[in-house]
Amino acid sequence: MANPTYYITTAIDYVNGPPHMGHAYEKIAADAIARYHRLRGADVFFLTGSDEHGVKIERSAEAQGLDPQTFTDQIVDQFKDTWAKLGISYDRFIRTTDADHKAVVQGIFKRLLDQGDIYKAKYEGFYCKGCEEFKNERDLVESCCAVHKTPAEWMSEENYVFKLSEYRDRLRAHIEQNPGFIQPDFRAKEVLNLLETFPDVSVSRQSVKWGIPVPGDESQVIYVWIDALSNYLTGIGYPDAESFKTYWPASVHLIGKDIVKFHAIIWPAMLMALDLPLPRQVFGHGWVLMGGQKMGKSTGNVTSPNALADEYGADAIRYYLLREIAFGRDGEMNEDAFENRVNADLANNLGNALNRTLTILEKNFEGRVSPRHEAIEGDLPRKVEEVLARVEDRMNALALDEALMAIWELLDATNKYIDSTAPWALAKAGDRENLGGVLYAVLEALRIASVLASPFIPTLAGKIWEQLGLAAPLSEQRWSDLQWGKLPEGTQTRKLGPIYPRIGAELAGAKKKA
RNA sequence: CGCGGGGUAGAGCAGUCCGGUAGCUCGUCGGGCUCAUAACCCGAAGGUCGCAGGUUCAAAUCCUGCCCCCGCAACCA
Repeated sequence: MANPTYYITTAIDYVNGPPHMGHAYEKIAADAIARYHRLRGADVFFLTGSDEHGVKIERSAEAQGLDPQTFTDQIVDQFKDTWAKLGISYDRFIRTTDADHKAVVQGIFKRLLDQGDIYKAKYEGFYCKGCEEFKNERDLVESCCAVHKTPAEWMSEENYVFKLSEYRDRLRAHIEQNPGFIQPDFRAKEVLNLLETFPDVSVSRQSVKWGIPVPGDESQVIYVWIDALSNYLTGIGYPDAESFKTYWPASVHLIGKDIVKFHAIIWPAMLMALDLPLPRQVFGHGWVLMGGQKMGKSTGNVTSPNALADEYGADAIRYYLLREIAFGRDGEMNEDAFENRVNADLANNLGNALNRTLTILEKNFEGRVSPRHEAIEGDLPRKVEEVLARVEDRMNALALDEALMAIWELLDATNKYIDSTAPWALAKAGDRENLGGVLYAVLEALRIASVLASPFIPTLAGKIWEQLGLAAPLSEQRWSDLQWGKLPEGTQTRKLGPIYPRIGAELAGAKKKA
């Protein structure tokens, strides 16, 4: 029996500038989810990438005297560097300029056109010659373009239009019958409202050159809907590759709340037109707000995820964002909260628990794990079971913050256990059997906690793993390895010092200035 | 009445669907321990749950009205 598959996608980022915290947040969340499902033993495919066409990139490139492809190549490199630094374990980085994607997009366009799902119609609106694009009325200031201060003209052009209205009834029924389809659930209400008046959408542009040409009509390029959304199909080999059959439909499209409506309305309608099953879930996460406050100590450049990772490490950022922000809602990122959270949870509760235990083990048993001694384990094993169940439940709901809370409850319980059994007193009393048993229990709890936490903080989990001295690689751990008592006695631990130093701890030494 | 989210201790949030001692994290204060990264453990202070009505034996929780903040409204994670 094959492993279950899990196909997760992020939005593809519009690469007209370097990656920011918002981009990073989404990738980090998707990565944690992907890693969790690998831990569960699923066959996971994790897709991310870049959206590269359209006038804005055309213009940004021109401003730098570059052709669009060279320009996006450069930006894409920055994204990839940042993802590497943050430990984003994607299986493919798709670019809308990739050759296979262009072929897929044109194929889809042609099929919808041939089927009559795409028709030609006049597109009318206010047009700014400076911007070379149509404007919404709200973008106009006294009927002038806000950017160019010149009057916008009423213009019309012939466009290809997707007959979305054709699928409205089926889509409404699908949303109503599948409560999990749009998450968080309160967003479904908004989508259902929007759906009633959602118009057919224009899927081509005459005024834009940087894009995939409409097949059979070189005067127009294919607009973002078909160009960008279909990346989810190209990414796994649509239409013919075996991998497409394996992974489609997607388990979840993880996207920002602003584009939920496109993923919950236009995209499913397109899939219906293509006679493909719909993704199981569209999850719209919230924003990372900076509240006007810059993260950095001096300049604002530390707000870049790249610089932050350099200063504090990828795991601190990953942990903060995933733990502090209720997944699905907006959240705040500021320096004080960041330091507090990271120090309290990563340095103190997690790192210190390991450190203090290895010290005692080293002093009394040369760092070698003693035999398990059930009589003194108290309710730690039961706590582990409870936490495992909670993590599973919370991860199924994509409540990443709550899954982390559950894991940290295990660490709290572990610290309390150390305190109540007072191993330092057992050592003094020469009670080696109980001392060894206590240390076994603590290290076993930490082994399990580190595996559970590894999807969220892979680097730190790896450091714990290394110090525990376990032979089997962390990356090969599976859910079934999380049973209490699997820590082999006699394991030789390696005390290598704190896995995460407190932020600001060396402030007195002025080392922190850099 | 465009749609939606939010207004709960100093800060950030949970609880609101399925009314019944208002909970968590950080911070503050006091104590303990000494294995540990000024860490860990125990305890305390601190809230008229946006405002005003209503239903009820009982409302943060249900109903009505109002106020404030924030998103969205054809491409901004």
